[in-house]
Formats: sequence, C-alpha cells, structure tokens
Amino acid sequence: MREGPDIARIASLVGDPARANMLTALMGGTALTASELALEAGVSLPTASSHLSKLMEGGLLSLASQGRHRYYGLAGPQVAGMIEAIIGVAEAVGPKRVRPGPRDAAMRVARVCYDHLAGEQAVAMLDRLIDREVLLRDDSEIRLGPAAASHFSALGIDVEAKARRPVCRACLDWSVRRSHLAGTLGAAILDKIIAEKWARREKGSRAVVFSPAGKREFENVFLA
Amino acid sequence: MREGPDIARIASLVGDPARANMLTALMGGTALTASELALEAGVSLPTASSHLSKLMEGGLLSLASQGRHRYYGLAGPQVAGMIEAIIGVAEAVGPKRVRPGPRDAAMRVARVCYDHLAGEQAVAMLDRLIDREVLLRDDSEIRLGPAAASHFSALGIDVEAKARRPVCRACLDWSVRRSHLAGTLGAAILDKIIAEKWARREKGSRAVVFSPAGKREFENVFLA
DNA sequence: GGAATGCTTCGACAAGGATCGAACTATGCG
DNA sequence: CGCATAGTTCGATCCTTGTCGAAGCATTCC
Repeated sequence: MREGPDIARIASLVGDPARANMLTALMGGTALTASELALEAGVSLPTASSHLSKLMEGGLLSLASQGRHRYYGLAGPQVAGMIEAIIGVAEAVGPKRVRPGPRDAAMRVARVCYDHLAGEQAVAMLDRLIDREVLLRDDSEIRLGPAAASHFSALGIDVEAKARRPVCRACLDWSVRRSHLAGTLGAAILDKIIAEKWARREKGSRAVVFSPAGKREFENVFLA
Repeated sequence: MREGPDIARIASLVGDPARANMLTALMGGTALTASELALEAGVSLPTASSHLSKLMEGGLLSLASQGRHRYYGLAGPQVAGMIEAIIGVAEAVGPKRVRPGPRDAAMRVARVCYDHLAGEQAVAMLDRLIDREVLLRDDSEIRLGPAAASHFSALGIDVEAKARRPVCRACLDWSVRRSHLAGTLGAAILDKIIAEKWARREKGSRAVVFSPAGKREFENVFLA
C-alpha cells in the first residue's frame, strides 16, 4: 500500500469523457460559461454543472463570476501542462489514424496552449529569440536578454509590466517535443498576433491559422 | 462535442486507486511481477491481474515474460513523464500537509525517476556536467560534449553503446522544476551509483539515500 | 509424472457515479 | 414588479466497473 499525493483523484477527474472534453476545450485558454461547456461536452446543463463543481473542488478550474455569467477556466499552467502530457500519451498509444487530418496538420503548425502560442511556429520563434539574445535560456528557465526591452517595446509590449506570474516560462510542446515560450510574455505575443490579425483562431479548435500576409509579418518580426 | 486523442481513456486508466498505486510503484523503474503489484496496490491477485490487462491494453505498460514470472514495467519515458505531471498537480492542489514528512524530504534530494536519478542532486549534476562541457544543451535536446568520452570511460560507462533509446534526454523534475538527465546515460549513472554503493534505494519508495562516504564520492565525480 | 507456484479467466455481487427532468435560486431587463 | 435567462440542487434511474472466491492454465521443481 502506498501513500503520497492522490494522483488517482486527479486522474479520475480527467478520466470522465464529459470532463475531459471540457478540459480540452479550456486548453484554448479562453474561459467559458457553464452552458458553453455543456455544449462542448455534449451533456445537459445539470450534468455539466455537476462536473464543473467536481473539477472546482479538485482544484483544476478557476472561476470568475461576472453578473449572471460564470466563467470557468483552467486553474493554471501546471494543470495545462498535465493535460498536454496526457494528450501526448493518448496520441502515442491511441489508434494510429493512417493519415492525420487537415486540422491536425494546422494544430501542429500553430495552436493555442492555454494562453500562448504553441506548435512549430512557436518553437521556431523561441529558438530565434534566444539566438538573437532577446531572451536567455538557462536550463528550463528563460530570462529577458539585453535586446529584450528594445525588441518588445517596438511591438508595444511592456516586458516590465509586473504580475504574479513569471514573464517568461518554457512550456513543452507535445507535437514538436521541444519548448516554446509561455508566461506573460508568451501571452502578450499571442494577443499581439490576434490583435494585428496576423492570424485567427479556428472556430471550436485550438488551431491558429495565419493569413499569408500575417505569416510574412510574423516571420519578419520573430523569425528574421 | 469534441474529438481527437482519447484523453479520457488514458486518464481513467490512471484514475483508479489500485492502478494508480501500481503505476506509482513502477515509477521506481524496476519491472515488477503481478503479485508484487497486487501487494503494492492492496488488492487481491485476480483484481490486480484484471487491472494489469487493462493497463496493457491501454498501452501504458510493457511486459517481459521470463519463465513463469511476468514482469510489468512502464511502457516508456513518455508515460513516466505523464505520471510525473499528474503527481505535480496532485501535490499542488492536494491537501497541503503542514510539514512535508522525512520521506518527502529524502525524495526531494534524490529519487529514482523511471530508470534514472531525479531530485536536487540530479539537477545539480546535470548543471555541472553542462558547465564542464561534458554535455551540451541545445534547448531540451542534450548531446554529448567534447569532454564526454574521457569523463565517462573513466567511470566505466560506455557512452557510445548504441541502443534504440537516445543516450541523453532531458526530463523535467517535479520537485525542483528544472531538468535532470534521462536516457541511457542517465540510467547508466544511476546503475553506477547503486553498484558502487554510493547510495541505496529506500525499500518500498522511490527515495535514494546516499551514504556519507558515497555522497562525497558522488560529489567528487559529478559536482566538482 | 505429480506437486507447487505464478498468474489468468469466470461468475456473481456490490457500489459508485453519470445522467437527466423537474424544481429552485439568482441576476438582468423592461 | 414580472418575465427571461444562467446556473445549481434534488431525486430517481441506470449502467459501468471494481471486487473477490473458485476454478482453470502454464511453468518449474522434485
């Protein structure tokens, strides 16, 4: 008999199909209401409500009440990381689809991971930022480099803005198996990409699709 | 309604207490027989057998038959990584014990992670090996450095031994939140530590306890 | 060959939990 | 104040799944 952290409790929360669908939906990073999550999960509102209270009690979700709306979101990056890890295993051991569908391909190129960009583009971006010493990597720790202030202020991103969350964080990418940039800076960059309309979020998916012009802009700024 | 990798299936496999105990036990890296796992999980043999076949079917375990013994082990590093991630969340959201027990402290210092060393000692070791250019880090990729051959051959470890598994791999440490060394090299180093009796494995736990003399030896070789 | 050990399969039972309809509470709008 | 919308709670139902004892295979040892 073992003791220790109750991993069965956490895993069984993710282990119900309805709840797994909800969590997957929330990996998109935007908080959703109970009814939206009910729809995502394909269950009735009462059922969804019951699941949501369990996830809350389990500490996997955060809740923001706004008037009569209640927005549920993932509790934090650590939870998101766990889901990514489970997705990785499910992809690996799951029934290998002969050909990954077009949506899969898009997901591999660029997708939202909680609140920042992930996928090939994101991994390439982080590599390039480190090459140019905009960022410095020290193991899984990422810090601002000498060129950071000038580079990001030109984009209208204030890297000095303080928050409880770290500015930079490395996040393991399940498709590329390398790190991409998370933290407030990662989130700010994703915001920028969407705000500038370089890319748009695929409806009902985590995929992020760049427009031809937007892709050029993005590569110009981050991959040059 | 969503589709995609069946994460609920994987998570629900881990979500049963008996199975979670088995998987946690296997995080120690040594393959165990069905009866040993039944004992670990605190269930009868038939029950354990049923769980094991489910875990096999789910692709989380590997099986090696040796005569009338059947040794079950984790299917691979990716599965181990997923379990670590779940442990991390469970630790974070779980009922915060006021004081981590002595075993927890020992686990933080040094423990077995699948087949290699983890914990503060392991993270420090990797840092130092990279400083000394025995190893080279390139993002989450770790490669052998110029000083590798001489350093490891002096220890009787053949870094050129080829296997399907990569020689070096970075593995995220849940207690320190930084990477430590995995891969065949990580496994070989752990073997060395145990073989030289620098440390012994705590019975029925993942903790690795260094002897005073062994600790000096280890630090001499890897942290100097 | 026969006994012993390791493990799996079968059958029956019990319990947990997912589900939904209906009733209830809360917020916003006119 | 009254109606509409968002969400939770309650109760009943039903089904999945974990559980173990007993019996059945397989392998090794004597």
